[in-house]
Amino acid sequence: MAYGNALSALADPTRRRVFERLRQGPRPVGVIARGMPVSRPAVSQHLKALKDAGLVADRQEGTRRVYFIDPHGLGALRRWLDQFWDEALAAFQAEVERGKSEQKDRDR
Amino acid sequence: MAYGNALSALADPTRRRVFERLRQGPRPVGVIARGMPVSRPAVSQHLKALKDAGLVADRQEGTRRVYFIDPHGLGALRRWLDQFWDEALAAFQAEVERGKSEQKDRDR
DNA sequence: ACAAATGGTAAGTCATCGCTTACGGTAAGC
DNA sequence: GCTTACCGTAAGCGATGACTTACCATTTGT
Repeated sequence: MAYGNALSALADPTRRRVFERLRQGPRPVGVIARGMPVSRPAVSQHLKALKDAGLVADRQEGTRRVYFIDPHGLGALRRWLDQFWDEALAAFQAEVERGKSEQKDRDR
Repeated sequence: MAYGNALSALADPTRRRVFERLRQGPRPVGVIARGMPVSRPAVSQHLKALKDAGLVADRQEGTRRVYFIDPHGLGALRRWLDQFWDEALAAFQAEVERGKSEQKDRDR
């Protein structure tokens, strides 16, 4: 249930914004925090949560710490979602058909 | 940002369990609640949250209310994730290459 | 008409979580 | 070596959220 951690990590809007910031490439903490509505320590805490969920990884670079997206967490989430998707779509189609036949029943 | 609602809705483990229960097909509230570690009103509240996120829909059937998975919410989430995935993977590969060249630097 | 079944909603409680300020620790520059 | 830059962590606070019990509305069956 690795996807569970990823889901709860991405649930928070600010944390998601931190995560989406890394889409443009690796960034040190200070740069990520700049332009954010919260303080730098808050961003650090978000990055820790994202890292625990396997969504980001980091490397040391002198005095700064560069974060980047780790596909492991996203991959687990994607697999779960894809697996879900087919069943969900089929079940929904069946539900739509059920609705149509009920409509016909009213016409009789 | 419809995917945001879906993410926060699926973040809670109990709510996710409710959602995954509907994978096997449409179910009335009472049936969903049976075997759950929480009370029936709690399940009702979870279903409301899932509905607001576009993840489930419901139909009236006599005195009971049958819930089933609505692909709208999952679809939005999937699109966002797929879009993210390609960029993330490419960026990570670049990061791996960067690490390798650094390893070479140490060999020199 | 009345009783039973089903489930949505209100109010209140308790834990969790996101944020801030304050502090400590490490690496680079003079 | 001393200062400066950068960042993680601790402590404390306020808000959000998940749960329970109690209650009410609607539909079915007798």
